[in-house]
Order: sequence, then structure tokens, then C-alpha cells
Amino acid sequence: MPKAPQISDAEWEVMKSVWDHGPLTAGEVVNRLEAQTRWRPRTIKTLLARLVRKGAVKAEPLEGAARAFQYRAAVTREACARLESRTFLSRVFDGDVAPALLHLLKTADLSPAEIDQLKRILDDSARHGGGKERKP
Amino acid sequence: MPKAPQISDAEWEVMKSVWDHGPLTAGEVVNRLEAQTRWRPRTIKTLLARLVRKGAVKAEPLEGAARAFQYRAAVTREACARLESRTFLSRVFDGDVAPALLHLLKTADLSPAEIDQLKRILDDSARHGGGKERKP
DNA sequence: TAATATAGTCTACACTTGTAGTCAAACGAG
DNA sequence: CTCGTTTGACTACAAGTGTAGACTATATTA
Repeated sequence: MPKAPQISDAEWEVMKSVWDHGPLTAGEVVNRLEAQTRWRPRTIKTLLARLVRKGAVKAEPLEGAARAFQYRAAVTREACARLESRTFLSRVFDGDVAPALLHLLKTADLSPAEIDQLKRILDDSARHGGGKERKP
Repeated sequence: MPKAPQISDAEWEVMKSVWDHGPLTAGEVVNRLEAQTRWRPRTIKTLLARLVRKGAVKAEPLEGAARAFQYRAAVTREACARLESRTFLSRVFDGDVAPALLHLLKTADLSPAEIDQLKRILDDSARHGGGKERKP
């Protein structure tokens, strides 16, 4: 998978459809998004086209039909999330994860189950040797 | 303090100067940012002016000088961080904090001290009754 | 006082983003 | 085979951003 490009807010909605529901035709993307947003079909097509231009989704010709394509994610959701996270962190917290986590934790309304889950992850990353002082 | 407006990437840099170093004159803002960025003074003035227009900083006349202002943050860093966090969360994680924290935790390289700190906060929020099931 | 450096206001311009219209080729209905 | 529909391509346009030049009023300095 190539590197994740910058994906805008509206484009993220389109990407979520494509990530969550496999390769889709333009019509299917339109149907899904018309249901959850107020966008006109043209709008959705434009977003799709921009994502293709950016290399975030790939358009592959459908066999049978000559004029129709199928759209498939060309970057993973994880890669995009990482990029967004980095942007967010460096913009707001100068790239320091810890203060960001503190902020999110303080303002988040977590259920006990979620708190437990996070604690397990923390224990885990503590056991695997919290990274900061690994070799440079 | 009024509600935080949308603040762009470049504007955040300006805001950080203003937040961290009290009220500053335009010249002082320019000096600080010229040091850490490659921006020409005009660019910095434009950003400052936009922030004033958005209500993120206030320009108060300096006594003595008639034509000079002092710039002071009109919104707290916390409010802006909250807004950015919400935007980030809803864009990437559909607003769910827990998966976002998981993602950040997994990709973050935390020191044991930071892990400890986070665990204390988790314990704390567990004790205060993790919010999710408080009264509707 | 005249020249200059500064601060603030206006204007500019290309690129992205949100939101869509138009057009032409091709497919499906009748 | 002709007509409407669907798909994709090109075009549009206002708001926001990054980046800055020009002009103006003022303050400072020689």
C-alpha cells in the first residue's frame, strides 16, 4: 500500500464506506452515502474522483460492463489514521503523545470496561518495555 | 472566554506564541515566529489579523503609543484543544474516544513514567465512576 | 523637520474543500 | 433503433488557507 495522502473531512466519509464495504461501484457508494449524509450524488462522485486522483482509492474496470468501475481502497485505514493522528498531535500538542492522551482521557467519558481495556494495553506496553529509552 | 473558533495549522503556531508568552506586540510575535518558522513578517501579521477577526486573540491599545496594540489570547488553549480533539475524533474514529486512545497508545512510544501517569489517571477516572452510565 | 522604520489595513493569488451543474458516451427499456 | 438513465469527465464557485506585496498612518531618529 502506498503512503496515505491528505484526506479531507468529507472524503473521510467516502473512505469509510469503501473501507467497510469492500469494493463498491460508484452507484453503491452514492447509495450508502445518500442515506447517511445530505449530499447530492454529484457531490459524492466528485469526492470519489478526488480520492482516485489522490491515490486513496483505485478504480478498476468491471468486467462485463465497459463504462463502469469498481472502487477499492488503495490505502489502509490504519495508515490514514496514523497520518491524521500525527497531524493532530503536532498541531495541537507539538507532537507529544502523552499530553494528548491526558487531555483525551480527562475529557473523555469512558465506561469502566473501556478503562479496563486501556489499562490492559498500558500494562502490555509497559511489559514490552516502554519505548522511549530503546536504542536511538 | 468565548467559544473557540476554527484555527488553522499556521494559526496554531501563532496562538502558541500568544498563549505561552503572555500579551505580545505584533513585533514580538513576529520576532518569535521568524525564529521558529520561515514566514515573512507580512505572513505573520496576516495570521495575527485573521486570528483577531476570528476572535481568537484580542488587540488592546497600548497606553503611551497610539498606533500600537498588544495581542492577548481571547480563547483558552484548552478550549481550542477540545475543539480540535472533537474534530479529529469524529473525523477519524466516528467520535469514539476509546478506539482513538487505543490507536494512539499502540503507536505511541511512551516512557514508563508516562505509562504510570496515564494509569493513575485511569484509576482516577475509574474511581470517580467512569461516566458512560451516569444519569442520562 | 525630513527620512525611515513600524504597525496596521487592503489586496492578491494559488490551492484545497464543500457542494454541485453540464456534457458526452454507453447501457438498458421499450 | 431511439430515448432516457447512469457513469464518468470537465467545469464552477465561494470560503478557507498559506504566503505575501502595497499603501498608509505613525513614531522614532538624525
